[in-house]
Amino acid sequence: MVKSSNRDEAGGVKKGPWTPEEDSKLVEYVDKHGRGSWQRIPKLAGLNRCGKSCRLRWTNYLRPDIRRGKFTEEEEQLVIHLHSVLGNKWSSIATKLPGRTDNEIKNYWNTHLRKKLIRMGIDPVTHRPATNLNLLTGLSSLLSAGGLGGTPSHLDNALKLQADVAHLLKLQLVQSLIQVLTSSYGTPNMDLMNLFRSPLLGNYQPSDLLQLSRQIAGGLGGSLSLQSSIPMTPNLSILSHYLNNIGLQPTTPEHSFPSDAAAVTASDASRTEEPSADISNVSSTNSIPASSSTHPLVSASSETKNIDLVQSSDILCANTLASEPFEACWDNLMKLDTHDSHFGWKDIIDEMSWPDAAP
DNA sequence: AACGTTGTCAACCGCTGGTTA
DNA sequence: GTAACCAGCGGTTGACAACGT
Repeated sequence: MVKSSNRDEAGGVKKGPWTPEEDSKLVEYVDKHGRGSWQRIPKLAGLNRCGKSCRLRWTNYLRPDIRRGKFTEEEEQLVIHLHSVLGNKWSSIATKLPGRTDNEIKNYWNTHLRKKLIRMGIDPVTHRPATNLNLLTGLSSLLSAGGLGGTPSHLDNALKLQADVAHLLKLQLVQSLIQVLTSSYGTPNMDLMNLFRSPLLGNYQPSDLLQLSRQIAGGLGGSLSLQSSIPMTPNLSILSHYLNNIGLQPTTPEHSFPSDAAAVTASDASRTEEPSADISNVSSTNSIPASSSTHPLVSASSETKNIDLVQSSDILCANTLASEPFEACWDNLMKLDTHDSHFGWKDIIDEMSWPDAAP
């Protein structure tokens, strides 16, 4: 059902900027008769405009409840948050900002907020760290520089939160890398495995990698209430080693990992989403199947989860401040891309399956 | 002062989906 | 069931302003 939107043009309706006279005619008519049918309004109001143009002019400019002027920090924060949840659903976002039109929000996003996020190393479309390595470099330096001192404004908090999410997503990326090493196509990639066993990245053994992959997925997700929790294995030494390396040592009992060995059992195995990956030949010491799917640490797929995210911001921010070791590890990973011709991290990253974007 | 570049934002365009005849 | 009507949405454009050289 495609409609001709140029129907009115045959009648030679005026286009372009509205004059004050046209504005007053439209306002006067709507004040007197209400909105009614936009198609009939031009004729009834004595305007040589199409109904569409009248509706747009009214909703975006002449409406009495329009709020004009600079966006406040609270509004900016809200737009960023809502965009991370809703995507480019400008009209939906506008319903949460009284007095602001979808057009105005869209323009403000494209001219201000989008660029701001890019400067933060955050992909403004996905609200995740950009996989573009140049942008990641900027993000990395931003994170390691701290850049979080002073008394942050609301907007700073919003952006800081995005950066924290970026940090967590890097962790997810590392987790995904581990999964590539241990389970891609059922055959362990020994070259990559050897790389992870280098002192640079912590001398991980294949069995460690399997453990770590699960620990990161279940542990961080559970501790941050961002993902349905997966019971942890009791192998705290490995986890501790890993957490030390990435600077995410749990700091409070609330965020520590359970040591109850009973937590790791059949119920854990039953959560494995893709049990087809054959890992038995990778690990002789680990009898627990590793999840071959990527567990997103952060999901923007529902408003509820984002509320959780906001509530967890204190934890996230605290962890970010201790992220230097991880950043060093990350930088080393990225350097290897240029120094080792056998493979490219960029290629792996490109192949990585990220969780779905916001609906 | 003149010119080119970049940023901003109002308005337009093409399209979709709901409603009605 | 079908076609036309209509409101609304998101992407894009272009005029104008601001800024830099």
